[in-house]
Amino acid sequence: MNLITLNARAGRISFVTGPVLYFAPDQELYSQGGTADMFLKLVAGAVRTCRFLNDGRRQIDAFYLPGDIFGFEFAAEHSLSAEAICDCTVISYRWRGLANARANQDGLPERLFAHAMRNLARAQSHARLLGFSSAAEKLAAFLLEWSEHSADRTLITLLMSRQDIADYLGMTVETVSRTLTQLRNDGLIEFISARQIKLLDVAALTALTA
Amino acid sequence: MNLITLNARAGRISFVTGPVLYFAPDQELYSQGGTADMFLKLVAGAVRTCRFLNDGRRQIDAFYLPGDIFGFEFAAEHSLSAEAICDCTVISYRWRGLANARANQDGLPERLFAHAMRNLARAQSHARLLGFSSAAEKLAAFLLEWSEHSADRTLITLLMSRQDIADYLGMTVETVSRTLTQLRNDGLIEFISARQIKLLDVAALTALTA
DNA sequence: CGTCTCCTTGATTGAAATCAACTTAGGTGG
DNA sequence: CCACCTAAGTTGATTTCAATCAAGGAGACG
Repeated sequence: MNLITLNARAGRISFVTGPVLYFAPDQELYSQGGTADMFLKLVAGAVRTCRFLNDGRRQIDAFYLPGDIFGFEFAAEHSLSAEAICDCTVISYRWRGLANARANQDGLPERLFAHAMRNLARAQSHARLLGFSSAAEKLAAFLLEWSEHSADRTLITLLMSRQDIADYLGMTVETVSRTLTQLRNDGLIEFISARQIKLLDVAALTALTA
Repeated sequence: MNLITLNARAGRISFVTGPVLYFAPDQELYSQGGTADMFLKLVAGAVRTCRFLNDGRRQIDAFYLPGDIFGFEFAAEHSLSAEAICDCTVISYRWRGLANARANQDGLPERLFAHAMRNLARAQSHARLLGFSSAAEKLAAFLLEWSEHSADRTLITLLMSRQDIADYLGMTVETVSRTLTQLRNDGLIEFISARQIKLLDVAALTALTA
């Protein structure tokens, strides 16, 4: 039984690559421990990958945006769960190991390799962020990371909740909220709304991230 | 000017793969920002990769043991420095991009891909560890991670200093020391010497890592 | 208009950082 | 071989920052 198909709200076979799937907010795309025989490419929406600790805590490993590939594993099982942050459209790819992927000469292996290297850099960057000692440093790094994905580098739209941010940064919602308020009071950022943040002093934010 | 050659204590051309290089403890194999036109495979010894923050703090990204490949980057520059923990022997490989690597059919691309995936898993595991809230959880996870590399899974030899451990776990030396003492007092571990630790209660340690 | 969820703020507690001293182990040279 | 010296590790006292416990707003949606 295929978890991806199981959880899909609607699915059809794409004539090129694989079934296109749709997910509603907070719906699980695949789960930690599930068979990793497929990987996904996000077409529209936003996705978070996370793990759940046995005491109920949640860690968010990464956020994905359109164009990103995720759920690709060497192991037989997914090491993380993937959840839709908002309405999502994804393309699924069947996966039977590297040898198989190399057999067809459509350039997929190169893209997968590039994907692996990009995700490696991403994971290292995340580890760097988590290694920061103070909440302000972590949040500054997080905001700058997300400004990279915005058309206007100084006006960012957070697609995720404060809880998601907290679980990504390894801290509590309260500290996220307090620290953002702090950064606002210090004149480094400005709230357009709770999820729309204007970066007023990128240099100062960058300085915080050492 | 090649950083690797520059820093090598002694070097000769290996008839198969590339120059073999030797490094003394704390010697730099390559540095953050240096040209990433080579990557290395550790033959003997132990290596740490790290970054330095502008206020002098150090973060350790990973430890490498014989057989491991490191310093392989998609970017033009090394994002981390590599330093020898003890006397090291490494084999260097020239690197001019993926296309070039694929051209020769010696199976290197597959190994590099596997390497990328393995390092990705490693980095995710590190992020998971750094996401833990308490010092005891982090240290338990660290000890278990290292027990994987020991012949006897319950007797581990730490090749690195307490400071190295602290910088890997994102905490201070004092807290590392105190927490290890705590784990010893709780009967989870036993000190043979400062760097030789016997795991007495693997189940309890595992429970700590959720 | 009310309700629910998300976000923010406040008061207090607790764990790790910091500052500081002491101990141990390893290495060197007399 | 021993004594010293240094680096590494441990332990103690205090401070600081984030977690926790608790409550108060604000926006979204029916």
